[in-house]
Amino acid sequence: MDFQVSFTVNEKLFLRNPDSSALGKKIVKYGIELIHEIGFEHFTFKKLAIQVETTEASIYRYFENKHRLLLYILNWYWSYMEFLVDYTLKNIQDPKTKLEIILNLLSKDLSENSGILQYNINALNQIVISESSKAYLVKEISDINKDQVFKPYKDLCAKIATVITEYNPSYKFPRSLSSTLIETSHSQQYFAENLPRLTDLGSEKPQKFTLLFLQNLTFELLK
Amino acid sequence: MDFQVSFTVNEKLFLRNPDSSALGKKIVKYGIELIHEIGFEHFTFKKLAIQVETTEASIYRYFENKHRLLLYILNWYWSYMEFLVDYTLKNIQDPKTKLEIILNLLSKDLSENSGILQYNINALNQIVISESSKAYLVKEISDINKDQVFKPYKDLCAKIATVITEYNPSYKFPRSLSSTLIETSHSQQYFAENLPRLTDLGSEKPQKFTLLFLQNLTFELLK
DNA sequence: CAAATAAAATAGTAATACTATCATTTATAA
DNA sequence: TTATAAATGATAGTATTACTATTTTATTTG
Repeated sequence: MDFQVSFTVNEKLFLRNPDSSALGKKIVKYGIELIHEIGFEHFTFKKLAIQVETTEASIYRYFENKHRLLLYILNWYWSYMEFLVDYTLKNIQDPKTKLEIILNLLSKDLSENSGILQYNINALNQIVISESSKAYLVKEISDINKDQVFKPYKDLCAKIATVITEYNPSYKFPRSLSSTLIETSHSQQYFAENLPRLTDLGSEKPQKFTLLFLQNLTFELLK
Repeated sequence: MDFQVSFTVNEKLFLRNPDSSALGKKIVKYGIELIHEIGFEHFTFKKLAIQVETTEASIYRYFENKHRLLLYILNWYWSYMEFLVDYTLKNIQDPKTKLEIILNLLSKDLSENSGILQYNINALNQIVISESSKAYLVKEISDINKDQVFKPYKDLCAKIATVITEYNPSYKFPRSLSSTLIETSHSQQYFAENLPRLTDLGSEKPQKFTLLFLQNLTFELLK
């Protein structure tokens, strides 16, 4: 079975739909790789233009600025995650199993599915860990939020919250726990990799460690 | 009783010690206010120079770049937090009470103590919430970490971890929980304020809500 | 008061973050 | 098939950012 997944991304995120042309697709594809490689601060449209073998001006026809491109990438990722959650929870009844699957999705890398994706899923994963908070930790937050650009994140969060409530209907903070699990899966992976004294990393790999920590947290808290 | 607190900040963070001159102190003081006001991305040494009524070049004699200034400010804050933890836990024996006090410090604003401080503690608080992750989510992390610039954060984290272990010696992730509590206190306050659908905020204020969430999380998890 | 040091004033450079214009190529529809 | 529109490329230009360098003027300190 071979299939492609694609998602409709909020129109406010781009000036011209990057999914509608070969150039647009290359911009996003190489954008992911370049942000991953040099980090969002060092990333510029000029450097991206060189990778894509186009001009700065052409990229500006697709995206207003690099922050919008980051948001586009993250919207794509959040939509993909929500799809994955739906897909992997199909036919699963037991709420505990559901939560376990979700925690796995949050802390494992998704490269097993990379075959079906148009983007470098490993780079995308790393971007989500290292750069996603830069999408919302900006002074313009209330303006950009009006454009619904965080809807996929909120939807994902709400979906996980539903499972939390299914598992323990009396728990009072399903959405906050949901966003905390998502954020913590990023921060603990990052810390385990780069500032391990902020974690209890032993001999496990950062991802495995993060999973163990989140599993313990979730199931002790909700029991 | 009237006293001043000051901390020795890692020498690698500055070129010339800002605490050693009136100009240096103004740079940090107005730096905090300006970063708070316009956000770290829009903050430049040029704009700061105008506020301080000095020149860009003069600021560059104190700090290599704006990232170092942010690190300086955060180091100061983390040291101050560790001091506050020590100070408020003095003569307290009961580990549960200790943890409660710590959660309060993490989620309340510290303006009650503002009298004794040389900086605008409210602005500092907001910077910690909105900008602190930008200090470590950078490609240069392993290099800057060598300069020990995250030591105060790690020390604070270790101190809280000690109390966690005191409260529940069998808990396996005291440091990860500690860093998660710190990070989550920021993210939940920020979300409650700006992206409330990622939380379960009701009629409470963001700070109060965050405290309730963290209390529930901590004590349910560790019991 | 001299000498050292800090700060101000000024200038300059390369990179960043765009915007604008016009020519050329490519897709589309009549 | 051709006309026409739309997308892309090539090029240029501006304001701002992120610095570095130099020279002059204040301010400390010994």
